[in-house]
Amino acid sequence: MDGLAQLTFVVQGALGRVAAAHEISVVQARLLGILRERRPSIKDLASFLQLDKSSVTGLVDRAQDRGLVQRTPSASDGRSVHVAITARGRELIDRVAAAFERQVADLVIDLTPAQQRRLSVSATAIVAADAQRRGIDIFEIDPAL
Amino acid sequence: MDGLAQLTFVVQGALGRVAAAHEISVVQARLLGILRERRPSIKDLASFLQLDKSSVTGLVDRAQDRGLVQRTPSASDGRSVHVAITARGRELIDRVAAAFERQVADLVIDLTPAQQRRLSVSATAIVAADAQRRGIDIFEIDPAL
DNA sequence: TATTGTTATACTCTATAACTATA
DNA sequence: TATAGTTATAGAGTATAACAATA
Repeated sequence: MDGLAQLTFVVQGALGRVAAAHEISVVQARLLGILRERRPSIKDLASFLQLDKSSVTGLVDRAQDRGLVQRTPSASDGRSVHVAITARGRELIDRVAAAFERQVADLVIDLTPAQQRRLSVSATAIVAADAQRRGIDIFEIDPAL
Repeated sequence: MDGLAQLTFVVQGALGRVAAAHEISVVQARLLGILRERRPSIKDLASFLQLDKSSVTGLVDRAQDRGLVQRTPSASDGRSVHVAITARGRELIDRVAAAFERQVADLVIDLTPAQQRRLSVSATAIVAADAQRRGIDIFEIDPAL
């Protein structure tokens, strides 16, 4: 199963090149990807990304400085903020995601369609099982959204 | 194929936790993994890791400071050095690799043995095709080794 | 002249600890 | 008291540009 580790470096490399071509980091791209459909708190993000909350503060700071995300105070908890993607952030992540799709297609081009399908299914199953195991139920969309 | 990106985050997360438990970073672990069977130059490493040579200098510096690797001058080229793993480095990467194996086994535990096998085969095929495409023929073992 | 490696510098990402404000 | 978030600080990782030594 060492091939799996190597594969993650290859895919992360592809992700890194795509992100760099759009002048963002892989982590920033991941953040924007999460925010496409959610408006999580800093704490939610820390749990989802498995990072310390102070790391998330910095991550969101830099994205906010570039106009990619916005903080809005929580209506129900005065201590909390919700992080939302901006129109500009959404436009950027859409372009990055499309470019990444093309890169991944190139990466798996030598596999048969059936192999590609099985790979996708297995990948999704592993991710879902892992999320369940660590209790990171892909958090709910904010009802206020 | 977005599942593939998610999968890389999950696997990299597992790698990160294993590495952290042994007090090294994922990149340092990757470096040591490469050096298990090779004695590359800084340039070779930069090409293999797809990093700038100055980044590799720093990477090797930190590993050397911890006694995990050693630089030795090249016999054939006065400008070049070869990076070799030390006994201590080898002992460390052996433990990390074993722990990582166990983590990956846990990750794929819900897949059938056949699915696991196909995943491994596909992963290896993608890695090999990518390496060939970018001309990174997993460089030769140093004849002087 | 070109290549190999290092150094200087700057930025991102990350964690720990201490802090503020709110619950 | 406990929790959400920020700030201060430190260290790893990365790149660019300039440099020294060798080819």
